[in-house]
Amino acid sequence: MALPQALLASLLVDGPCSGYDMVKRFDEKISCYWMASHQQVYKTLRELENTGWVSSETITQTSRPNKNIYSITSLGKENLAHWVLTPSEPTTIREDLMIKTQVGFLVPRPAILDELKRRHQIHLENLAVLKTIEKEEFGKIETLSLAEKFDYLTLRRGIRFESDWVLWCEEAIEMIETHQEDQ
Amino acid sequence: MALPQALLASLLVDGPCSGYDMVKRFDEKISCYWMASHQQVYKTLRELENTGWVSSETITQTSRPNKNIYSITSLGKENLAHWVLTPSEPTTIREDLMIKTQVGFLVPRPAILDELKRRHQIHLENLAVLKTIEKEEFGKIETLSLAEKFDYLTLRRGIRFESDWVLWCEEAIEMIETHQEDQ
DNA sequence: GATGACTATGCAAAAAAATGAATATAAACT
DNA sequence: AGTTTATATTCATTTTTTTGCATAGTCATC
Repeated sequence: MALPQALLASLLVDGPCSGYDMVKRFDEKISCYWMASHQQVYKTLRELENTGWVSSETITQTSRPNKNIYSITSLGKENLAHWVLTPSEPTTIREDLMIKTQVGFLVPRPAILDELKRRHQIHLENLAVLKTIEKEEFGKIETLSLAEKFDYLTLRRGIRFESDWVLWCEEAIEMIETHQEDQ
Repeated sequence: MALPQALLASLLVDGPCSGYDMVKRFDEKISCYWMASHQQVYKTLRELENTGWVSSETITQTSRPNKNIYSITSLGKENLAHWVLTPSEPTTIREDLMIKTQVGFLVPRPAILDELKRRHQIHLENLAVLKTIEKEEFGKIETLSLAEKFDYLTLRRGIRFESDWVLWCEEAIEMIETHQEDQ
């Protein structure tokens, strides 16, 4: 698994941060291609520090709990660059909704249609958030640096992913709604 | 996780089968929305039998190892129908390639382009397989029964997923290849 | 003045998944 | 004659992920 590399990549691209900030980065940006709970994030940051791929500095705070700011080290950067050169297989997909669709005939049509419509709505909302980021942060694509283009491409993956879900939901709803029994 | 339900769904839609057959079903058909190793499949089938959601019959063979044919029970079918009615959240995505894309600037451009082209090829091949199934097994959509339409929709999800990957790879390759430094 | 949301991190147990190995026979290639 | 491919299943270990719990202060809302 590549959670350590996901953390290293974020520290490199978006700069040093605390575990708490990293969790927020995952929620806001990284989640469109990698998901992790706060327990995983904190634990992995500590492990990365033990291996010397990140370093940390404790910020003493009075009105808030102290925080540890993590930074990628040159060793961590080397390791990340090396890892990038290894080939990746496509991710394993595990999608509950498809199993439900597979046996959708077991339940009344309105029930499965409601679920499809709910998912349609979720993906529409996710898409809207990503498109806002696209507009605000990546206005003129031609003017982006190479590093920014790589960053943009990960956002594009998220946008495509959510768009694709929206379109599939629409196709599914249409097909199930218009089905005439006994033809 | 929904592996037990994935197995129940397959036994219901495609009929009773052995663990070995189930693994093949996963490879050929189910993998476009759920992936499982043969160890997981065999283990889960045994557990499902213990809970009474599937039953098994041992077929004694001489020229081959004996096999256990599993069938969904009425209890299993009831449970599956009940589970279909619970809401599903979108799956968690964990895509190595996106992390690599995020920090693609760390390695020479040809290296990351090769990886993107390799992935492009993989998804083109996956797509071709799914499109063949679509043509051969779901010719005239209007004539399908409701159950067949649900089945078809899961295939459509796979086709969309792979198509989307192909298109993203093309967008990424184009963007990285045409990038001019220092503009 | 209570309730909930935000900042900030951690532990522990359970569940799920991945990894690696093992058995045994037969047919089909090379 | 030897290797690979296919049939058919199981066990054990490790890694990864999820779930639940815990602490503790501040700020804003009701």
